[in-house]
Amino acid sequence: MKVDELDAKIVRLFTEEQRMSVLEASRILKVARATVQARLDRMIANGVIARWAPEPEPRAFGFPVVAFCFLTINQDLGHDAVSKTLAEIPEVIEVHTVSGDSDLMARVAARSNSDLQRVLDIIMATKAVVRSSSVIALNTHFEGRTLPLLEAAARG
Amino acid sequence: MKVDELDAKIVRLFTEEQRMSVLEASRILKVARATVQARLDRMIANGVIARWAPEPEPRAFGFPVVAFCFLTINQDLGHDAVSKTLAEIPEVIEVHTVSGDSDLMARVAARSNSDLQRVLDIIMATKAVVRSSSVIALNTHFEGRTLPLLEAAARG
DNA sequence: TCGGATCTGGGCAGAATGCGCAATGGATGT
DNA sequence: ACATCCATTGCGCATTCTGCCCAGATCCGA
Repeated sequence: MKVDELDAKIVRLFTEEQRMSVLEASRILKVARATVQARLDRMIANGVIARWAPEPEPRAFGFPVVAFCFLTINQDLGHDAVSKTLAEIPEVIEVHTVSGDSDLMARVAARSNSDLQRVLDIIMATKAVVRSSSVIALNTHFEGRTLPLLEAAARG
Repeated sequence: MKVDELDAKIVRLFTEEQRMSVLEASRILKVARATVQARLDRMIANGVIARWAPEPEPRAFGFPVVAFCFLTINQDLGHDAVSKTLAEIPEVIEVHTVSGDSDLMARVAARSNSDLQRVLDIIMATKAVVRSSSVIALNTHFEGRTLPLLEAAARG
């Protein structure tokens, strides 16, 4: 979908002030309330705004460790079947099929480094994965920073 | 912070129905409105709810390609300085310091595979990075699935 | 130049919010 | 047993926002 600068400004407003109302946004941007409504509806309908929900942060409730695990899967099962199996483990936050030496990459949260071992054991115990190799995130500089990209897309 | 099952149910409600109001949530959960308010305020104050904002999805506005880039940084600069430099590139969505052979891992969005090359060139041109190696996400099975983990934390 | 899409400003009923309050209940420490 | 603290409850009230409708103005692409 094509987005323009007004779209980006709307998203920025609602991102920076979570208590922003549509009416208040329309006042700030000096457009009609119906316009803000319509833009939001359109962006949600087209998936430009994928979700708009409270985001639990594992670091804040006992899971300070994040690791990226590269998995080689059991070839008897497909990627989809394996990802479905992994989806049953709550510590698995994210799964992609990737290019390169491995088949899948998973983002995993854990209570500690030794707890990460426990989660990896659970993953291996499913028999869906035959090999894994992990990289631990020692420090997260930033995440989910999609707003600048939206603004870049809006400019041209 | 400690979360209980009511906290998790509240987050789940607001995640599944974006038009959920605090009043409606209190009716569904059969608790007082003030309780839902207080729980939300507490979770936001403690960072359990890290953000509550419209999430732009790069795939929906012209950036269907996602790659994870492992970067070796110029040792004259620190990790923080390099991540700040990377933060000026809108296509860089996420940056972590990681264990293993590389120094940083970055999530990068791009318009196409050849556009990814352009972004990588921009990254290298900063002179903050001396080597990079990328893994392309061919298929994203799921992302940002933190709710099951919150519920697990609430149970135990 | 025409037609469709978008933006505008307005109104209106219903709903939700922000705020304050006193009473209740449960857990804890002495 | 008792006092204390804190979360929860139910209530009311003024203010604000939403959802929905409309007619007219305006913009943009075919």
